[in-house]
Order: sequence, then structure tokens, then C-alpha cells
Amino acid sequence: MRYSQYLLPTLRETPGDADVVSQQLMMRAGMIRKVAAGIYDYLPLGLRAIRRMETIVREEMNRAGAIEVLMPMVVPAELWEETGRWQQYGRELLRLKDRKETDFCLGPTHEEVITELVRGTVRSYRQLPLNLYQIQSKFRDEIRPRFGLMRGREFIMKDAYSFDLDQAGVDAAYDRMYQAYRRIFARCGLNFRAVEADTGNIGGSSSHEFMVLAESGEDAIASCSHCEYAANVEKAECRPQPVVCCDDAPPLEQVATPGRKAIGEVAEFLGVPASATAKALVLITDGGEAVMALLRGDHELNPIKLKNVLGCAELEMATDEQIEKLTGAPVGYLGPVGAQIRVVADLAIQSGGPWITGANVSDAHLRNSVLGRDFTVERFADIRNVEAGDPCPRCAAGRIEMWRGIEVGHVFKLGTKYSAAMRATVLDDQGQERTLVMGCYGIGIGRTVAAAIEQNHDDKGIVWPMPLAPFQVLITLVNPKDETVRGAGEQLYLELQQRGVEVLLDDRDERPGSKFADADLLGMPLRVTVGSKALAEGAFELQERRSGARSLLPLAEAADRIAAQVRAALATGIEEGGDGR
RNA sequence: CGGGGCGUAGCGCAGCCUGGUAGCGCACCUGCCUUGGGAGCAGGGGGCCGGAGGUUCGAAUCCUCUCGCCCCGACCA
Repeated sequence: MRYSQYLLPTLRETPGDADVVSQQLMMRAGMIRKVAAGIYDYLPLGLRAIRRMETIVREEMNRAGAIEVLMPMVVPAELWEETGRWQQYGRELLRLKDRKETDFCLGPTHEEVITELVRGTVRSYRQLPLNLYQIQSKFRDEIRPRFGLMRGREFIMKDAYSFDLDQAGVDAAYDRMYQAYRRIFARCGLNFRAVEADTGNIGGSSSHEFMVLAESGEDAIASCSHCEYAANVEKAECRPQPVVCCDDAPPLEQVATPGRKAIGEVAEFLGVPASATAKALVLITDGGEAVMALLRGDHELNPIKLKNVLGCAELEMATDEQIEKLTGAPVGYLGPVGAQIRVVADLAIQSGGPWITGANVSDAHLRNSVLGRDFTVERFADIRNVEAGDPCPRCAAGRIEMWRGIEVGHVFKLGTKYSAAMRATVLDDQGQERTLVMGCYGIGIGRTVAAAIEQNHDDKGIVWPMPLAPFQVLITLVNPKDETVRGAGEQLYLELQQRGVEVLLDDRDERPGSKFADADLLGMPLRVTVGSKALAEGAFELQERRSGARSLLPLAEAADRIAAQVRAALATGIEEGGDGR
């Protein structure tokens, strides 16, 4: 492609509303343009990167035995009503009506559609196993779209759905997808971790998220310093500690803590560490019930764990008014001693104490609150977030380390939630009707490209991993009006294309400085500078974007050597000369 | 949803408080000059000042309402 005939509007200045690096660089590099909140144009260069990602995904999905289909983006409400999600899904589901006033939605995910497809076409166990996937635009009307392609409302996603006769079948399908995902992200040249994830409201037995490690990631990941354990903090377990009794504790004593509401204030005022206090949080379930969560003062509640313990779908922090009405105690001085509502305590509460707790009276706390003696709890459970330094829940030796990650893929065993609701069944070898067991497997295509940039850039611009680069090579003609320069550059451009290399030829009549700055910004892995300097020595100048290493290539050998370097980088998925990230 | 901020040329911004002919930088067009790290000179094009109402002789500026966009907030007990 000739730059002079391409649409590649680079920006010198960073757009004001872009707040993560990948978004800034994609806008500056002329890859995307915002059309509305969370909705983007993919310009030619951005589309090329997207297509690269899609190609890798297709190759690995096909290799794993999945079959590509394409489902509609506009989905009739009746399918969603069959599973009850038309009511459940909430405001993220963009609903619309056609001219006959029939309800439709823009598909945010396609379990209903695929299940409808399969129940109508698959009758026999002999047609199984089946794994169907599509690469399609989805729409989720996010409360707060942000970070460019990382959290858009319209976004491109690969979603796959497996259908099997039994649990063993899904287990195998799941494992195949897990392995395929590892290959996909490795081929993209990404530094990622597969982590255990919460299954959310959908239920099911297991789920892994594929996380690209990046400081800007929206998810927190816990991993073990010693073993293979890694999980989203939403899911990461806390290793239970020995239960400690404190029989000989001094008697309960009320102490005045005027105006001290926050745990930090109370601990400081009483001269104890926050870990010597127990805090009580009040939450309201979707059933309207108030529950007190009791945690060590320095710990954080994990609402998802608590939700799972309570078996409810929604859980919200109570407002100050609700707290005072439901507990009769003033906000800031809540405690389990004499509590009027259910108390669920974190495991750490039985591994410590006596505690300083709220007195359920204004401006006072209780010293020496002892579990069993002064207060009781309905149930103990792991309801806090793990923290860096905690012992690993799986091995004795390890400690928890924390990371930030961008969720680029998610694999999931669905069970029969959709197939049962939609009566997707086949006959088995006994002639018995069996409900299909499903799995689903998603990859955010645009998000992965954004994550790749998040992980591969420097202060000058993007540093593409070879497999995702829109072009593998950028040729810069220092002075395109110089016939020798242009001739040599055009020749190399042709020869590289003949060798299957994708090349962008910067033939613009611009100042060299502008072209070099754009070259850095665009970040193609290999850059060839064609100028009179090196030509005088019968050579092109080759520069690697990542390392900055420069070398001179004799004219006659240039095309072959560059093509070989590109092939090598594509084969390993790791750019030659790179640091392996 | 709550709170805050911003909408002025393709991009980044000033002007608004204190109403009086809409500006700057970059980008763009023409010419000259220049060609190894975002040059220089000269000339030029481009705006419903987000939209609607109001106040006023007069509104980018003041008031009201709207729409859009961005940021912060779901641990505080």
C-alpha cells in the first residue's frame, strides 16, 4: 500500500477525551475514530489489525474443530423470552421495535440464537459433538463505556458454543477451547495468564478468564508465587487460618469513640491496628433482606463471594437511612453484639479476636468482643478479597501476588441452562431424549488488539507484535523526488510484496522528520529507510521498531532477508530481537 | 443512577467573569524554498460558538430548558 493513496490520518496531538494509552495511540495512529460514546469507526489501519486478530482466531478455532457460522445481530425478543433473559438482562440490552411493533434486541451475546439453531438442526447424538462459532459485532449498552475499544458498547467478538451429550463431552470441549485460547494469545505475542473466574449468575462448574497483564487493566488478578494457582480476585479463595479461641479475654467493655466512624479513625483513636477491629457492613439482597457482613477491619468485602454464599442475584450496600431503620443502630457504630439481623462473618473472624466492634450506640465501640461469648454469627464463609502476601489457597509454600489484567477471553461451562429452557435435545444411542450440555467461549477481538497496544508501546508510539501488525514492514522514502531513492524504494516494495510481505510504502512528499515521527507512531515491526546516504553504500537501512537496532542491508539481499525475518517472527509469534513479551 | 466538568474550524485550545464585527497553534489549499527526526517565507480557504427558548438596541458571553461528550463514585460503618 502506498501511503500517499491510503487513508491514514495521524494526529500530532492526543485527543482530549482519550484516557488510556491504547485509545490515545489508536486515535493518533489513525486506526479508530469515535462516532458516539463507545462506538467507533475502524479506519483502514485499525481494520487491518482487527483482521489479523480475526485470522489468528479463525485458524485456531478451526484447528480445534469448531465451525464458523454467522448469526444475526438483531434478535427477536421471543427467543430471549424463552430463557427469561428478556426480563432479566436489564438496561444493557438495547431493545427496539420493527415497523410492526414487534420487539427485538441488538444481540449482546448469542446463547439463545445458537441454541435455537441447534435445536432445529441437530436431532441425534451422532451429530455431536458440535462447536459453532462466529465473529460478529455485539452491542451492550454499557452504563459507562470507556477506554476506547477496551470497553465499547459496540464491539467485535468471537463467540463459540459447544454442544455435547454429557458432562464428559463438555469437559473435553472446554479443554480443547482452553488450549486453543492459549495458542491464540501466545501467537499474538501477548503476555497473559489464564485465571479461574467466578461463574456469575449463569452458574456452571468452571470458568477461566484469559487476562493480558497490563497496569491499566480493569480486573485484579491473584496468583501464587510458588504454584500455578491464578484467579480473578472476584473468585480467588482465601486460605483458612487456624481457629483461635480467646477464652481468657477480659470482659466486654464499652469505650467512647466520639466522632470516630471509619475503621481507620477508630483504630488510631484506640491505639490498635485496624486488624484488631471487626467491621460490620449492611447489605440488602434482591429479596429485600438485610444482612450484616462481618470482616476484620483491614479486610475488604468481596461482594461476589457473599452473593454466592447468600444465593442471591443482586446485593447492594444499604444506604445510611436503611441501616438505621433496619438495625436501629447509628451508621459508623454498627457491631455484631446484639445485632438484630443475620450476620455472616468472614473466616478471619474466627481466627482472631477479641475484637473491637461497634457498640450499636452513637460515639461508642466495644473492646474485647469475643465470638461465642459476646456475639454469635449465623455462618462463617470466605467473603473477603485476597490480598498480596496472603498464603496461597492451594499450596503451602506460596504467597499471593496481585496483578492488573485486561480480560480478553473467557471460557465457560454453561451446563443445560439454555438448552433446558429452550428444549434443545437429541436422542442418544438408547433412543432416549437428552438435553444438550453446553459450553461457551468468547474472545474480544477489538479488546485484544487494544490490550496488545497497551502492552506494546513506548513514548513514541505503538510497537506492534509482528502477528498483529497492520503492515509488517514500513518503507520510508526519505526524499521521494530523488529518482534514485524512489527507484530503489519502489523496487524493494515490489520484491517484498512478491515474497508475501505486507508493506506500507511512505511515498509522501513530506519532510523526513514527519515521516520518521509517523513511522514511530504507527509502529510497524520493521522499518526500511531509503535515502541517499545508505544508497551511496549500496544499501538500505533496516531498523527494528522494538529494539531500535539498525543495520545496513545490501540492495540485492534486502528483500530476501527482510522476508525471512518476517516469516521467523510470525512463526514463533514473538518478534525477533524482542524481549519475548 | 448520583456528583463534577466540558461542548467555539479537521485536531488541541483562548475568548465568556465585565454583552458591542470570532481568535491562536497544528492541519488544509496556492506559490517560492527545503529534503536523514514533526523547517522557513508569502498568500488563502474553512465556524448556525452543540440545540431551543428567553433577557437586551445588540448574546459565543447573561438566564431557562434540552442534547451530546468526559471524569469521579458501588466499602462508609
